[in-house]
Amino acid sequence: MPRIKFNEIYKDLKAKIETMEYEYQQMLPSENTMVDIYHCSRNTVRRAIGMLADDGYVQSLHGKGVRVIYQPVATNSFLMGGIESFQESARRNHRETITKVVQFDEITCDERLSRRTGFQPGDELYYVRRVRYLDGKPLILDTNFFLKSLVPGLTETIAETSIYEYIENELEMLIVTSRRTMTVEHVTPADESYLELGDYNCLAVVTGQTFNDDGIMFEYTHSRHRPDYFSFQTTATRKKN
Amino acid sequence: MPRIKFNEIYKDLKAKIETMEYEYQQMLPSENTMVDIYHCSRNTVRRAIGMLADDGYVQSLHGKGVRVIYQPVATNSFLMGGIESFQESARRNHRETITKVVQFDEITCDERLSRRTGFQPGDELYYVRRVRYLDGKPLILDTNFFLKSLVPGLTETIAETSIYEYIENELEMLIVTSRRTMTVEHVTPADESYLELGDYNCLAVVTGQTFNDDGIMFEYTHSRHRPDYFSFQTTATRKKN
DNA sequence: GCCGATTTGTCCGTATGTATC
DNA sequence: CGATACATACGGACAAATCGG
Repeated sequence: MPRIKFNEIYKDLKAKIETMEYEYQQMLPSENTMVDIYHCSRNTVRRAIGMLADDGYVQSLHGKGVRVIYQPVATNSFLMGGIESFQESARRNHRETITKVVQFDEITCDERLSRRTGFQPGDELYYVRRVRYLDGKPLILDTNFFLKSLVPGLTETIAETSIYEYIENELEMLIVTSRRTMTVEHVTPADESYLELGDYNCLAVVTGQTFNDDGIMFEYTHSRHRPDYFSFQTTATRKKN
Repeated sequence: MPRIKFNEIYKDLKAKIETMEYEYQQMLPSENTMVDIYHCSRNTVRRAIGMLADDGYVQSLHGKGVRVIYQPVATNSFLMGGIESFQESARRNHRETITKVVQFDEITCDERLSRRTGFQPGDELYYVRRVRYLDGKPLILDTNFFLKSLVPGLTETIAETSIYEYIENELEMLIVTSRRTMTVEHVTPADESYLELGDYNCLAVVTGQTFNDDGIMFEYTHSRHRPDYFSFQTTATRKKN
């Protein structure tokens, strides 16, 4: 039996919007109509619509209907946003990636690192630095801290392929929530040596915490991106006061 | 009668988390307990919890409970993120702002501008360029396009105070959805002349579309931020496949 | 390992309010 | 004014995960 109906409806509507079956500025069928179409309750339809609204795909207009506000974006640079990993983004764009591990250590969290990352002092961590290449170009200098107790058995070899795959497939731990901060910083000598920055003297820095399905923070990330291949997307919705 | 209960519960829980009444990593009371506390149905409690999860404040653990994952962030730079305006952010941080209008024109959207902004060719627009000062320092070079038909009577004087206030208070139009893209770009001569960039040769650029409560895009924004006072925050949650 | 209690996840049907047309 | 559409809220049912005995 198709449990998780709301997700099926969500995916169906999303696909229909992306393929322009429902066009920009057009109204979706009414909620009651969708109840008939998808053979479900109105609550379930509304849940799917709510998810689309969170994605910035539609907007509900009280008493009128639900309007499509999605427009495909034209971008030639590498897209970030959401909780996707580097590998996933690359695969979605059909691009080739290489990862080179430039440092792999085991460290203990101290006071200073604790304030920066949110780990507790005394936590045992893996410290990994990697350069990410897309189509042969070095684009990202990635620094990761992993909680050793939750990501046991991490090796340099794994770090060279995909740590997230290892975590989700081998350890069967789900990555759920991710908090990210974006800033622009001056280039450091390390950036210079690993990335081909041309005449840029700054780069985009994304830092963030990642939580697993137990609500435990198991990763802190610090990514330094070459400006010309960086783009970060979000959509926000106004909250009722 | 207190309609919109879910929002009251949401605000109450959020406040209790921010004041550490519910601490980091602690479990919230169970949903059924909250049903008693707030005298409402379980659905209503769940809705409030869902909003907190979207904010990255809590995480639900199937069969276990709801865990607080919120940690206060320490930042001395100017925070962006969500749908807040420059003025609102500044006020929240108790800072003084000045806005100088450097250009104010009425234009018609052409093909090229249409592709960039998402407005339709032929749309009548206001074109506004402003420099934003925080505590006397020029931080942001803001370029806005407003759909004249939806923001009638916009003047240079209004642009100097707060356009958003004008839109929401005078025109009684609500701002609902906002799509933003963050990139890093090379400095232009215009940036040099308006902002005090020191030795930065790049800056943070945020572009975005804003929709009103009718689902009509009425604004396109292009903001160029001095790197040292820029920080953009988001939180993402993994979708079920 | 099993069982029952607890807790969250999904889904339904219904009632009522409010905005639009 | 009535019909339609979305918004809020309730209560109930069952599934699935967890935990303690």
